[in-house]
Amino acid sequence: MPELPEVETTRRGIAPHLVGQRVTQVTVREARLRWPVPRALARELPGQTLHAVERRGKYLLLRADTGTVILHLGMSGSVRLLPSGAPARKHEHVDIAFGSGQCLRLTDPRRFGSLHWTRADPLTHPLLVDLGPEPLAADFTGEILQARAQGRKLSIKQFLMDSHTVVGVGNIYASEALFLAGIDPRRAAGRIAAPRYQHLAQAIKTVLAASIEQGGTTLRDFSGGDGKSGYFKQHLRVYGREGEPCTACGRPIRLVRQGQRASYLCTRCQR
DNA sequence: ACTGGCTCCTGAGGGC
DNA sequence: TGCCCTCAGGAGCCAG
Repeated sequence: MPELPEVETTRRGIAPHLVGQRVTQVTVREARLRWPVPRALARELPGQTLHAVERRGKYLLLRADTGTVILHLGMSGSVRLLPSGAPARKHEHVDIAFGSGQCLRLTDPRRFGSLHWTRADPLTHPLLVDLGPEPLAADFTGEILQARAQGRKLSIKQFLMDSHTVVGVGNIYASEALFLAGIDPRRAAGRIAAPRYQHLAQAIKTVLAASIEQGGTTLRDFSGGDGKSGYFKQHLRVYGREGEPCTACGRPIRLVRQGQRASYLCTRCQR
């Protein structure tokens, strides 16, 4: 399930193959993603050159001459490069073919992903305009987090997973970062002191950077642009480890439900 | 303004 | 062996 590290790994994998390439054709075999794939994509993109492959949160931005393709992988989506015209299998919904003879193919069994085409600045797109800061940027700090948490009563875990708080911290990394910071995921966001927010911001950077370094986490469906899997999974300290010993103190890791989501924690190390 | 719950979808995994 | 049920998950949307 792509979280920020998986999306960034994908971006790095595909960018060298796409930048400077001219799009020859867009094939939409299944337009029913989270939102319908706009017809304008197949109509307007062919003939244009891609100038950059960027990322904002978990959205990939393919910048072309007159507009930008915005791509979200949802939770089961992936893209990979393969020869144009390669037979399409199940769930391989969209191809963007290039003059190089390669095509970028979107696969998404659960169709939670989406594809958009905008002629405006993509950062002003309704889905992107209200996103929180990039966690790996220098301006993402404990102070920023704490300021946004003022008076908030929801749990710190759910607060972190809100993309308006900070982008790219999904279920896995929220649990991992809170473990590293020693904070109980059930604690109210507005009831955490400044020094602990400093620690938490640093933990988020640490866990995301480490995961990118490892090429993403890969639990089930994800593979990078080159089709290889990530290796961060073996470094997870709490996520998916219910009943197994805490790596710090040995107490069994607990699973709790927050919202409809699983959270994992060590009740001795996290307060 | 916040908050929690619902929703989309398919495949995996468990129980029988 | 095979069926049926439950669950997982990003994040927009809506009701309270």
